[in-house]
Amino acid sequence: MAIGSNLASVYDPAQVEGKWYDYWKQQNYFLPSGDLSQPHYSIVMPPPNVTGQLHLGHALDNTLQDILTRWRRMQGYNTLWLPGTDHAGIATQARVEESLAAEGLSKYDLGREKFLERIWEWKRLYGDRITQQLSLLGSSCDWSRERFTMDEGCSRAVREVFVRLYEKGLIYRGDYIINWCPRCHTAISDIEVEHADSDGHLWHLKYPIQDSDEFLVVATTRPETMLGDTGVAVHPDDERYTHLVGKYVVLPLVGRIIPIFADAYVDREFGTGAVKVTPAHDPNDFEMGLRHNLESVNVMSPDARMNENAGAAYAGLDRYEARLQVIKDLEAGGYLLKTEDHQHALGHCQRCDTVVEPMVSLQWFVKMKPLAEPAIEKVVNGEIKFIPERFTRVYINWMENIRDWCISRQLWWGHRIPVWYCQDCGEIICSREDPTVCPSCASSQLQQDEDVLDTWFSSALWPFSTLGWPDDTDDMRTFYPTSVLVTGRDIIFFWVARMIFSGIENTGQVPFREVNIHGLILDALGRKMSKSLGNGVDPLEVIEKYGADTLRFSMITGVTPGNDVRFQWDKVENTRNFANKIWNAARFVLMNLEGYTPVDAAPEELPLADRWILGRLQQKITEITELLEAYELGEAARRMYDFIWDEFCDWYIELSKPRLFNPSNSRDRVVVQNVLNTVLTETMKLLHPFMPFITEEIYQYLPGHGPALMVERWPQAAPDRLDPRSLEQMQMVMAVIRAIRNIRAEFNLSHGTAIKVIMTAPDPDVVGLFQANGAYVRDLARVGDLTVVEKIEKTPRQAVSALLSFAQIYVPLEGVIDVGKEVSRLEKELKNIDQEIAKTEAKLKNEKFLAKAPPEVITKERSRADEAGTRREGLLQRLQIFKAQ
RNA sequence: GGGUCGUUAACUCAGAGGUAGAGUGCUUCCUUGACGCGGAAGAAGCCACAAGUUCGAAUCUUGUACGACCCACCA
Repeated sequence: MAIGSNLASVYDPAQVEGKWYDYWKQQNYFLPSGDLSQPHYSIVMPPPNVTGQLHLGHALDNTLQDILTRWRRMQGYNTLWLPGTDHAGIATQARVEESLAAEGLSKYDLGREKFLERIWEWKRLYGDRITQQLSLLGSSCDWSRERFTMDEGCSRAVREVFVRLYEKGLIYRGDYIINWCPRCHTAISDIEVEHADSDGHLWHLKYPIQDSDEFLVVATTRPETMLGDTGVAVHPDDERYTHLVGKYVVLPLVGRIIPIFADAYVDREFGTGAVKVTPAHDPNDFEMGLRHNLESVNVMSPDARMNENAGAAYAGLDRYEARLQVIKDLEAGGYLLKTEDHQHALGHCQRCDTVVEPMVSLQWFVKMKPLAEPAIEKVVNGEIKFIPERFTRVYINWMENIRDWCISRQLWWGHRIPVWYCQDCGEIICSREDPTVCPSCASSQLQQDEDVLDTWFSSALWPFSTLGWPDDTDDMRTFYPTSVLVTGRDIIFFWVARMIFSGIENTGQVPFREVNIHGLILDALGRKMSKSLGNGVDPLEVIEKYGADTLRFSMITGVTPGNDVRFQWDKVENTRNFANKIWNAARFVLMNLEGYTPVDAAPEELPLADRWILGRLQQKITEITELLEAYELGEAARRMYDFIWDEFCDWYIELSKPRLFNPSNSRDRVVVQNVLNTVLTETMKLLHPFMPFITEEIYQYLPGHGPALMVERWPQAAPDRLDPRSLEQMQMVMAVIRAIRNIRAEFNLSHGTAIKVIMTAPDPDVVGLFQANGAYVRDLARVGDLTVVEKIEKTPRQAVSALLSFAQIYVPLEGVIDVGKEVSRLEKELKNIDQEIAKTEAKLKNEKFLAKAPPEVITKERSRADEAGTRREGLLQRLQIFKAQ
């Protein structure tokens, strides 16, 4: 029995995928080859958060990496794709706090140590789940090197980097204005704040001038902060206010005497041109406060309630309650001049969407300017390349305007800041090892800083911390700098930028050569997928229903690099159909391989169709390889789709059938088997990075297969297998077949009727071609009697015709033909061709065109005109015949 | 206020200085020995608008409109 006949006619991924993943893993195929004579190819996986499960964005990101990894591995590179997960400080802690809350507990009930144990349990559970999901996707990453941002090695790297930067003076601690999330109870960095426009008001407040009846009117969107005002600013050139500069106002409700000063920051056009200044609760005011030595009065507590500094009347009120109360009191005191509607941007916590409160607070910072400079340079000089290139500017713009990075977080889950304070002498100790005694006073009363580091501080070290840095490991020497970083454009600032400066600063080298940025996965309506909209799609659901190959392929096909992708079930279904098509093509080949023996036929000995499909295969090998090199994965996938479905299945397999079922000689049957097998095998290789499972499954049925497709060599184009002439000739054959099929359809000639066709072609070579390959036309167009000649004395009257540029085709239809219908058909075509002739003639008469256009374009235009002329003549002749009747 | 991307067939999207492409949908036909998750044939587009560059523009340039996103301290 033939190999393929016991295979199901519908492909079932569920039966296949898990099996091969386990096999690959067990065979250690995901590990680097270790062949140091070959160039290395390495990618570190953007570590998913251990907060929950993978979404479609991860699926896309990892599919792209897996395609690149599998492709390079097949090319023979010493390939490493290193997986891992991220502890995701705020996010994970919040999730665990939620689960505690469900039990009626808070983290304080447990205490720091117990709480951390709880998170570690969570990490184990969800970390494993993520590993599982990545496996289901088919990710060929090296699990033996899997890392976690808080494992021992990564933690050591974090500590090393912190101490180094501290010692270099690039990390400092101080009271500065930061963004405070009143819900998460921690400082967050500037980029963790998301701005959203909101409708608010602009309140105009009268501040009385000290020892005067005059008022100064200020405008504010946040009246409650006036309780912390320590000055009023006006523009130095604002003549309305020059006489007031240097004087004082009496702060309403509070009674504090605060100075009026001039600062160029003030915009004269906005509001009243006078700004109330609250250094403790506004970043600009903070800056002005520094410039003018203003006092800083923090009027809020960590949960954004007013504190005692706000005065007894307000202490304990929530910031919004306080706002209402302040307005009420100001109005009562006659200080509220007017209220205007006003739209402005409000900062929200990226994690919990709470409105962020700018606050002065004692925190740790990284000094960014010295780190940013080389990080910009390496990108400008091309040592790191962004793909698509447009993201280079996004990166550089951000880096050029970067501000110091607030890295301390008031959380428990994360890397504890390696700084100790001596309780006796106040010495600050920053150390690689936990200190036991104070180096200056020998006291053992040392207390470690309570805070942990921003999660991104450890993520920033990922490309080298995972390879064993700070030790000089084999992996560091072999795989660093990594080849490419693949990630979404949403974390260019959070992560990519920080890896770049961290890599350069700590290893002296860039962390990766290329950055491949992809877009986001949107829902079918083009919206971002989000929890609040409930429009997310679980990749596992897609895998269960359609298989990982289908998910992978549908996400990347026909997608432009860097652009967003809409997720559509329609497209998934179509891709599932494609998988089924591949499956059945393979089934067909396998079912007909009986008696197969490998033959090495010389190209010139092969029939036209064989030379054609082998030539097309060579072209695909070149194209796909080039497209992969350019990160044009979507286009590469599309070309594979077209080649397999249109050319291999719809043409070559159809042409192979008679040769398999009714071979003219036994040699030809073996030849066609060989070609089918070759094309199928090579196609499976080319497709393997995109659809690893189905291709492996098919490969394992192929005669003479090796241990696994995933360790096969990537196809190399063989120029001697590319016969350009066969491509042209096949084009003609296909055109004739299509023309006859067209006639069949138009005249409702049922499939059963074998028709008679007369074909004339002025070129004897064309006649020869069709005489030699008439079988193609007979088989695919169901022609019973095919005559091919240079010329016939009298064209048949009772016949439908098709006029091609190189031939005329007549289908005699005695008695069946509807003359009126045929005449109108011909006339319609005549009209089209007249239009075409007019267009080409106009071009050819244009002297500028003849003078300036490249010769090949002119030649093409000429032959087009000639062909059109020939066709027109034929049409006229036909019309004449019918009209003479 | 800056910036990026998009605007191509009914829908979702590719493409690209030299006669407009795919998938889905639509129309007609086909139980042809891989596949109806299939095959054959078809209908369907002034490639957003305007100016410019060019022998030639859907493609390049500059504007405009609309949409999406990113950045930004106008209180």
